[in-house]
Amino acid sequence: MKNNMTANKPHEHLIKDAKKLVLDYPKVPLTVDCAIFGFEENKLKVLVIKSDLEYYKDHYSLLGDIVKDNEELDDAAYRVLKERTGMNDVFLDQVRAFSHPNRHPGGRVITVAYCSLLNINHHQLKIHDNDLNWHSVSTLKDMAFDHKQIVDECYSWLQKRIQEHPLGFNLLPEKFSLRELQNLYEAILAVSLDRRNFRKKFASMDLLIDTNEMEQDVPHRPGKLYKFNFEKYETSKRKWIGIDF
Amino acid sequence: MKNNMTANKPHEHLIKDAKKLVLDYPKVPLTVDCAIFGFEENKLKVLVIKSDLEYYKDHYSLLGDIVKDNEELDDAAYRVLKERTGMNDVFLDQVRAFSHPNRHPGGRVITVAYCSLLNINHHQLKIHDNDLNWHSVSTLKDMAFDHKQIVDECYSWLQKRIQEHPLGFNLLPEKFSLRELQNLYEAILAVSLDRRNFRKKFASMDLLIDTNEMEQDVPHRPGKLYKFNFEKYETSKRKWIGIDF
DNA sequence: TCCAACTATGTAAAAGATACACATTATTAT
DNA sequence: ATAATAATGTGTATCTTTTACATAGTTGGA
Repeated sequence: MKNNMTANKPHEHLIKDAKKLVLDYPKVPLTVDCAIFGFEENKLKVLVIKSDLEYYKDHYSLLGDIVKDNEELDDAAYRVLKERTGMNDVFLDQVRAFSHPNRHPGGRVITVAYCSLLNINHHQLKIHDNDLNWHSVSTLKDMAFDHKQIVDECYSWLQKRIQEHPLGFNLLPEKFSLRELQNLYEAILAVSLDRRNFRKKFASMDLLIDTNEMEQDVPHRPGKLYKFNFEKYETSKRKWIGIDF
Repeated sequence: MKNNMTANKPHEHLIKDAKKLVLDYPKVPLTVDCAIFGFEENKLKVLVIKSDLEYYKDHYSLLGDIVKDNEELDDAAYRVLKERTGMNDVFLDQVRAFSHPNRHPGGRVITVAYCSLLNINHHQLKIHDNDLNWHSVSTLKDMAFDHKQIVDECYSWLQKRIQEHPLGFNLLPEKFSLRELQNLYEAILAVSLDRRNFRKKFASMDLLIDTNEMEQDVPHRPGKLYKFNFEKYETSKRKWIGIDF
């Protein structure tokens, strides 16, 4: 213990010096903004809300908030997601920071953008304050701040990411048909795919579990329902190529 | 003009409101840290410097600096690069922000990591203050702050990135042999590649220009020297797969 | 002139991507 | 009940890409 005492002295001293140094650093206001994507009616949508700034009256913005003292960026983003959608275990990833000095009319504010995906039907929006709603990605425009740019970059990020990682399943019900899966990929990637080759591709990955159930209440021949085999995926990360995971 | 006057009134008012709002935001010290990679002796290296914090005496850190008032993050990173290496037109890309509350002994400091690549021989280090030097990536350890983690993530980022974009040519002389190019890929990806297939791959991309020159002063049969066809690459962005660009 | 060390190239087999057609099963309208 | 509609489900031939592998040629130096 005596050792500790003598050893602590310089240590505390050094911390004090470090603190003094940091005190002189310029400081900036920091926020997180979440581009939360959902999928409905075969369209990719993003969760937007009317800006609470009078300056951007009637413009939509992303869900965001300030980063609290000593709060991790990831935690701040999860907090926003939780507060606004009530969801719990959802994918969320940092895309990048946006720092243009004039991106906020109130002065310098740096924001870190996050991207998330969730199943619209699993998360009914309870609160519709400020016109919180799912907006089709393809028809978005005139957003507050630089949020249009953020959405665009998050969307590009998503397009690339979904080809290399099994993110899409977060947007679908637990059990889904191959048609639903294909619609999702076609919507997000904005391409049309050959049905047979698409099925073959997923069959060869061998990551879908046949639930032995069929679609219900469809006005045509029902398809089989599958689940994604997350366990198998986790234990066998391979290198991806294209839609390859 | 009269219109402008009446129209400006509310506008200024709104800006004032926005400013007032931002004034209440918590503020954090913000830095950039650059993982600057180079290639020498067939090894991937990263530029490190002894930490100027007594707390981290004898630990290496990345080159970094505070972000100035109203400075863009990208600009801050370029400034660091410029100040430390004197380079001008170099690749530089944001990787991600690191925000753990205890990552800096002096208290909360958030940093945004950037990744850059440069040709060691093109940029002789003039200043060797604080033991600025190129350190082999594979033997790095015990860095200051969370810089080891940052280097690791930047390195992973680089491994992925270099397979999809022609970054590697920044690390080589303008004219290089296929062997040098292959060594580079092998070093960064930490794999060994079949020489014939590697050549075939690049031949099929048709992005290398044969300079009709040969290697000089090599103790064996000299190879042809090539240049990368940046122009052609720029005008024909295709989608990549693996080392495919 | 022989050796060491590398360059340069071709080909066959395997794997993966693409293009395309037909039979089947359910619902709905007549 | 029957037919029309709108999907599902599957197979095959072709093309492209990847992989594995072996031999001949050029240079400098001993």
